[in-house]
Amino acid sequence: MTDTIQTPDTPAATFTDFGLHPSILQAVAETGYTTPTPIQAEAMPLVMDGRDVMGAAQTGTGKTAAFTLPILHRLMQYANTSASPARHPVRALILTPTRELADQVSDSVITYSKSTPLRSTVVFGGVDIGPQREALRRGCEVLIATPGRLLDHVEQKNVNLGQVGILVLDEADRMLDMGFLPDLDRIVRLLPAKRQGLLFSATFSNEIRKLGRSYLTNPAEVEVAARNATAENVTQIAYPLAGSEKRAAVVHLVKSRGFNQVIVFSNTKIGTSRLARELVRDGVKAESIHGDKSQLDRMKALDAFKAGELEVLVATDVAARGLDVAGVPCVINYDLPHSAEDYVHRIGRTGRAGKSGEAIAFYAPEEERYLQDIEKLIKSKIPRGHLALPAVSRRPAAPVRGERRAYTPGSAPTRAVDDFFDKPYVPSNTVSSPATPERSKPAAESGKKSIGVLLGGGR
DNA sequence: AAAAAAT
Repeated sequence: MTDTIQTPDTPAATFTDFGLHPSILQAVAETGYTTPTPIQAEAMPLVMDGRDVMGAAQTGTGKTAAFTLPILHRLMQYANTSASPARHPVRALILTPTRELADQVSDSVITYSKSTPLRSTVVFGGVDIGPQREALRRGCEVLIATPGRLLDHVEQKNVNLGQVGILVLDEADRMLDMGFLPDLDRIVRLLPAKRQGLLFSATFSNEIRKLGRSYLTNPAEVEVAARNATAENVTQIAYPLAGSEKRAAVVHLVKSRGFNQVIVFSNTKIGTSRLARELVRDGVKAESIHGDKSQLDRMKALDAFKAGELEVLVATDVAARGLDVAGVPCVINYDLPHSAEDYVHRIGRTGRAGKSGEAIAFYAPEEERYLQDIEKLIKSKIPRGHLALPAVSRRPAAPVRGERRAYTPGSAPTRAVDDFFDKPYVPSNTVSSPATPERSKPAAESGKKSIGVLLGGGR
């Protein structure tokens, strides 16, 4: 980590150059940020001019501030300090795909609007609707929401969207993935036709362009060099590991590398819960976050992680996009995501704000194909490594109380595992010279042999 | 393939 920042040959603008309203500029100054990121430098003047914008940018590129700051600036034209809700109609509506993201955008809006009379409210599902209803009835200029709960409020007539002059669709590609299109259509029909529209997405797919055509008017396109999300400050590596070794590998990495805050991505909600539970039993401070947990538990886990009370946050892809936790030094893909784009989003949780980060992937030999898909997308090779695990931690976990252990035939570890590590086959009941299985041969070597997966690829 | 989101 160096103190010097590599500057491109563009002149280093500062936030004072944008002509932001003084109250907003003051809040920016208090955050300590002075130099806008590329997406901010490009998008902010356009938004301040009232243009519609399609932006391609990962979160962590400063995207949230890139739309929040100019929106607040524009709203200051209407600002008043009256207590009447009628005097605080919703002027800007920001939609996000997940609840956590809505909460996070809300935090940002609160931060940047604190020296202004502008009010903001955030609404999303999974929590008591009452306080949200009260807040909406008190009035707010900026509303951040997930689509479902917003429509709920609309039906209950808690909010009127008839004066929304600015609409933001954040992580629009994700919203489409999640089937929000019908909800979005319903919401947009409630808005005035004359409005400013901003749409942010990781990529400009055909579907996104179509969405842009139907919701935006003559949008300017802002594409921040996709940074491949594999920013130079994120080191990537992939370790071939058998499923039975992955948990020990997490423990080993956390303990030996001294990572204080690691996000571990698993592909399933059940696997996520179980892994967190087992890690705790292994002496790792861990919690899980996924969509089957109550919103309260999700928020608790995230808050504990942000507060540094957890070493590991085990997560499904609910946390893959947009979540901004400062200073996460390492992301582990416990399972490889089956979509290469998800990989990019997941590892984007580390190496943020110019800090360095590590992205570690575990993979089984038959998953080599996914790794290659990812490499194709990010246009670079992910080095394969070999992780030497301390022999002792390879023992299977003792059963967690009240939980049935998966059935494992007592005397026969699966042959595939042993093949993979190029070891002689040793039934586990005869095992164990105490001076245990030093794996002399890098696992990656044997991984190379699985040519079958190469042939099997391609759709 | 699985995840997320109103109840």
